[in-house]
Amino acid sequence: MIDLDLVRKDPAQVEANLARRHDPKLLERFAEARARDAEWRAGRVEADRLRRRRNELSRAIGQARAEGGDTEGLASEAREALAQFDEVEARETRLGAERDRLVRSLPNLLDPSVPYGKDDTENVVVATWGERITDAGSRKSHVEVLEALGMVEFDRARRASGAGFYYLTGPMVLLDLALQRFALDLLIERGFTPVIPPFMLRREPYEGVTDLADFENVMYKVEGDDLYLIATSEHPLAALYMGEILDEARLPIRLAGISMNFRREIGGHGVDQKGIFRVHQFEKIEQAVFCRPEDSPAIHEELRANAEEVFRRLEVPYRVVNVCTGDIGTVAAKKYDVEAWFPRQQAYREVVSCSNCTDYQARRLGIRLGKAGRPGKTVPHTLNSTAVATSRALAVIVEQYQRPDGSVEVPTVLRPYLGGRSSIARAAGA
RNA sequence: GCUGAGGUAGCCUAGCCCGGAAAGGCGCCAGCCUUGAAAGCUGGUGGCGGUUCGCCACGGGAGUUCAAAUCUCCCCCUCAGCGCCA
Repeated sequence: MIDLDLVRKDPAQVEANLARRHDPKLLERFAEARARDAEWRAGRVEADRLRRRRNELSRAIGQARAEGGDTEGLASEAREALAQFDEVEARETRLGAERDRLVRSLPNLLDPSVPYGKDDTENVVVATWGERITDAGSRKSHVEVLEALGMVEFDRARRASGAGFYYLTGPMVLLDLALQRFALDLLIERGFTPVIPPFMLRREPYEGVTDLADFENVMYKVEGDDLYLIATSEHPLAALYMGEILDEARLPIRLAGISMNFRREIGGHGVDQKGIFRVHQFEKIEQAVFCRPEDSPAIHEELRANAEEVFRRLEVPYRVVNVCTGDIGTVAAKKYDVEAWFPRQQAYREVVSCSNCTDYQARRLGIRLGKAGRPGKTVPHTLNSTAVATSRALAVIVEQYQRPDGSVEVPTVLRPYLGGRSSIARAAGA
């Protein structure tokens, strides 16, 4: 959430920033939040005055009783003073709760370098890498290739679990695992600590790391428990230090999350309807960092460089976009997407999302910075980025590395993880 | 799932039975002392703003009361033992 202190001290700055998001409702909500806060503050003065009176009388009764005096007169006076108290206090509570709800519903403040734009068509390309394959006609879709290899089961998965699931089988599983291990090793090399987090979270931490709209749209709720299946390991990793004071000397903390990820939301149309590009369940190696506020822009670039390195070493052409104001979402202050080139589709498709969330998640989660175990006033920044999401990476590799005979070449960098194997082909007689 | 013990400030703890302004220690900060440091001594050290002061804060919520960390009810979480279990 946005710092309430900043809302009070420099509302013009907050308002100008929110205005960049093209959403007039946001400015209305912001104005409403400020109005509720002003009313709440005024109401508090009155409530505090009443509470003070009550406390004084109450102490006087205690003292009179201790001295053996009569307390009935004081007590009736106190009862009288309390008559109007409930109403004032209820009003104060209601205003404060409304103010908090409104402030919490506001998105993060955007970094000045985020380009202005209405939707994903106005994202700005900031880098491109690799030689694209431009003859789509020579290519089959990843679905066709995987089915011809006999290493994926879509129809049976639908029967068992519904649309949006698949069984991956045979050597393709080894390629999936190799991708994860390769990305993980790269991160470990760069100072990340691998973490297998819980794959379910309680509601409270979940509200800290994501926004409510996402919450309703993408989360799977576990029946009978206050638990939700994680949509990305970013969420349990961000919640790792919920309510704690992080010692500045320990920062930055670089974590490499390994998890299965579960998402209900599926925009079921066009080319994504079939296949493994967009599914309810996928594995991902994720970068997550806690750092001092002044370090987050540089670390954001570092995470992006790591994500790019994954695709360079896989020799998959890609571009990087700076996600514009109309497409960036609630939590990130700045976001890069890495988009890999899918030769069959002749399109760049998102394979990595790399965000600087600044203090937005950390404040909601109650994480503070401190020295020697003592809390300070500042809140750390959190960042996250995909290193590799296996279903999407697998899809692009299959489209790019397929051969005319139906086999798939193994990217050089993955071969050590497959015992030196250089291609995956349909088993004889299968 | 059952039984029991717990949840108090950055940390540790007292207070709870028997309602009356959150005690103490550690750590941290500042001052004194010192060549310097440690020790020692003194003071400070939760949040809010309306800042000579006040209000709020004892896991969360409701109730009783002039007054709740304390009594009553509901809920959450943690730990231990038992049960179950890949």
